[in-house]
Amino acid sequence: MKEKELRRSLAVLPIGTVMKLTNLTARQIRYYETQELIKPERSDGNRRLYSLNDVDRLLEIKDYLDEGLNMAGIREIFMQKQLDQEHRKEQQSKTLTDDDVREILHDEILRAGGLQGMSPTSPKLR
DNA sequence: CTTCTAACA
DNA sequence: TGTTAGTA
Repeated sequence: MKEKELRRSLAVLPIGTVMKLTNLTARQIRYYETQELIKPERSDGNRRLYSLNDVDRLLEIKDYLDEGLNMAGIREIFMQKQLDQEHRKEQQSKTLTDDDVREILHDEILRAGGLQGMSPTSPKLR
């Protein structure tokens, strides 16, 4: 699930391809960049290189524009989305995973069994 | 031929 | 946003 996100963020598409994929003009794509809505990679002789994520981002921008939002508004939405996912990752790092719970439960059972002696034929608890 | 920056009859 | 000029 990490390999896929890596490919998705690989910047390899020239602006011409992005134009066809998004139906946006080069002018618009470059303009949105000046508005901090996208940050294309730069390579070769200063040519812009976009990733599939950038394409999705541009598609979202087009939708928000249709909904009447301006560049600043869209930028705020992206920033908010960024904060949301950062918050989620932080929570996930502090939340007990299923494996953690299983391990804790296992230790508790060993302790109880150690005091009283468990039958070797007791059903496997994992 | 494609892309880039800058500028506007 | 479109378009065009002069480059790289």
